Amino acid sequence: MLMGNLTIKQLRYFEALALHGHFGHAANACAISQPALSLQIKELETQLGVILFERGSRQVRLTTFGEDFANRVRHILRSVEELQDLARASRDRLSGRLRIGVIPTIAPYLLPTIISSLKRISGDLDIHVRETMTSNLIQELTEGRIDTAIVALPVSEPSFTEVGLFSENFVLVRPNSDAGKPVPDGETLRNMRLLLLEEGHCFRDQALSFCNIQTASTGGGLDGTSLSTLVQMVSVGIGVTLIPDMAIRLETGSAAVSVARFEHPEPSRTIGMIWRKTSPLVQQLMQVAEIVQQSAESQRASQSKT
Amino acid sequence: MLMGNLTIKQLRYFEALALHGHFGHAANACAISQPALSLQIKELETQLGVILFERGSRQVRLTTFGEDFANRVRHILRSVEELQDLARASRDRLSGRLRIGVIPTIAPYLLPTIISSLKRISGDLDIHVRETMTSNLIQELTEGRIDTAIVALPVSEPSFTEVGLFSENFVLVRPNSDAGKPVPDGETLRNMRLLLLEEGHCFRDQALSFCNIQTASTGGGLDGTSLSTLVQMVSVGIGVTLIPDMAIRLETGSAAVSVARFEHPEPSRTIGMIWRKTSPLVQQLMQVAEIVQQSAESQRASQSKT
DNA sequence: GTTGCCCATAAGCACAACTTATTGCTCCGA
DNA sequence: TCGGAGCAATAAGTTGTGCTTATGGGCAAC
Repeated sequence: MLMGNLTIKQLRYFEALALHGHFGHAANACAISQPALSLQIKELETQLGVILFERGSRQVRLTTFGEDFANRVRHILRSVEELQDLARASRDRLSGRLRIGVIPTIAPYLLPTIISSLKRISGDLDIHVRETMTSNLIQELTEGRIDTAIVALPVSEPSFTEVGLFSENFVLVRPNSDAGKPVPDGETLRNMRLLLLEEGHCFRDQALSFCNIQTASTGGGLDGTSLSTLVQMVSVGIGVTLIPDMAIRLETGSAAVSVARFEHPEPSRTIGMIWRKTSPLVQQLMQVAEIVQQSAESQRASQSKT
Repeated sequence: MLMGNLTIKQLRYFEALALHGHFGHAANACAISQPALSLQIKELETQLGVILFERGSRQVRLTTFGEDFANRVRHILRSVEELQDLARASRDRLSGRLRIGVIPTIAPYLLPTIISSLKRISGDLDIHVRETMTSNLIQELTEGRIDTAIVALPVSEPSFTEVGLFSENFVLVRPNSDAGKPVPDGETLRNMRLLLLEEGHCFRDQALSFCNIQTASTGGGLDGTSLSTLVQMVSVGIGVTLIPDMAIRLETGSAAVSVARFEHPEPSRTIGMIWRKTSPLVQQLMQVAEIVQQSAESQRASQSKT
């Protein structure tokens, strides 16, 4: 009994026969033997319960229904080919949708460069950016809502792959009135009014760590929502703050503040990319990581020149 | 090595897995075992060279490309189902396109009834009519440009099936001035001015046959292109003519002519339907033949009453 | 009648696709 | 830290589909 379902192969054979109007020629075009094609066509007709071809003594012609059928079949076969083309196109190149998560203390300074680099390399890359704190990024990464994230390492999630991109130092931002004063070290900072980001920002913890402070009580409830805010607060004399290297140009360019580098050991953090170990985008993500690395490097270079 | 092509089955499995996000459940939905589904999905991915699913430890999720892919696959599968629906719909009923050829001495009198009958029985029957002489119809039928033809039998083409529908008598049409005169027989007609259709019309030959005339020289180059024309010529006294039963009402209703039936044996011809022996529409055509027969019968009945 | 063309059928073979059984990995609870 | 459960991948074995070549049979042409 027939239990076989409709096959793409059958549709291909059908199309060939409809085109050639000759079993032998069509079979040849399909690179199979004539009986094989005969059987498949017959099977197709049996399954449909409809005669598709009129077998004349001298020629094979589509029935009225067969013509209708042929049009639809053509359409379907073209769709299937598109499917394969699509796969081939997306297989090698970096393309399609890429959802990147970035922490707020990186995003404004690095993203423009990264995005333009990626766009330059692959025009049809559809980049989505999610800017939020590390814990959220981890959650969203786990849930598959983003493909990768740029965060401060280590994240130490066993299900994630981490690759380091670069490390960046922290610099002291203090009022212009303090310019020229000796640069305090971490211990000394504890006694100054240190302005920090809100709870949850990794950069807050990194700064606290530098000062050897565990708990959160510092600026007296004056936690800022962004580095930009912190710098503005410094500029009006409320206190001092730390910002990463990369933020210097953008955040202190137009503010009445003074920037000072710390003595050795300079505080720093490592920025890296993370993704699910199970992600099939590994190859693409490695490419992206490299591009991000280069972007950061070139940005650092151009910044140190100014 | 992979030589297998893309399969509809694979697409079905893919869709199921995309829906369930779980190999076991999807396999169950497809009524196959889990390893079978695993293999097919893997094969699909291999053939495409693209990873469609991200196999996490706790869930199976579509990749970005996979989502794109899924949309297209859904569309294709729906098209395939449409294909099958279409076949099922057209399989049993009388539907689709039907190309009927009819000779000119039948068409005007029978077609309106036939078409309305067919339409009444099957609303989505797409009827095309070709009206021309028998030789053309035979040619077009052979070439597959029409599906069937209504002609005078016999046609005696070995590649055609013939079915008789009905037989119709010929009547004499003469000027009103001749009304009441004795009705001539075939032999007598030879000496009258008999108006006939052009060369090629079977009805011309049938009329000539009745008069036992072989050659074409009759009306002196006054051959008409239609029965209607002939009757008009009769009405102005040019001569006499023959028309089939069925044409009486339409052609002589408003003309100044007299209609007379012949003595036994009445001249007549058999009208029937023909189609290629190889035609897969046999069943439908048999239906059509029956409908035509009934139409002609009912028309004859209503006519004899008037 | 004979030949050639062409599609259908038959018989045989190979591989694809499915089965059950088992392994390996991850996560979870004790 | 160690079993146990869940789930997908792999292994091994079997069935069946789809192909092959060879043959049959109808139809047209010479």
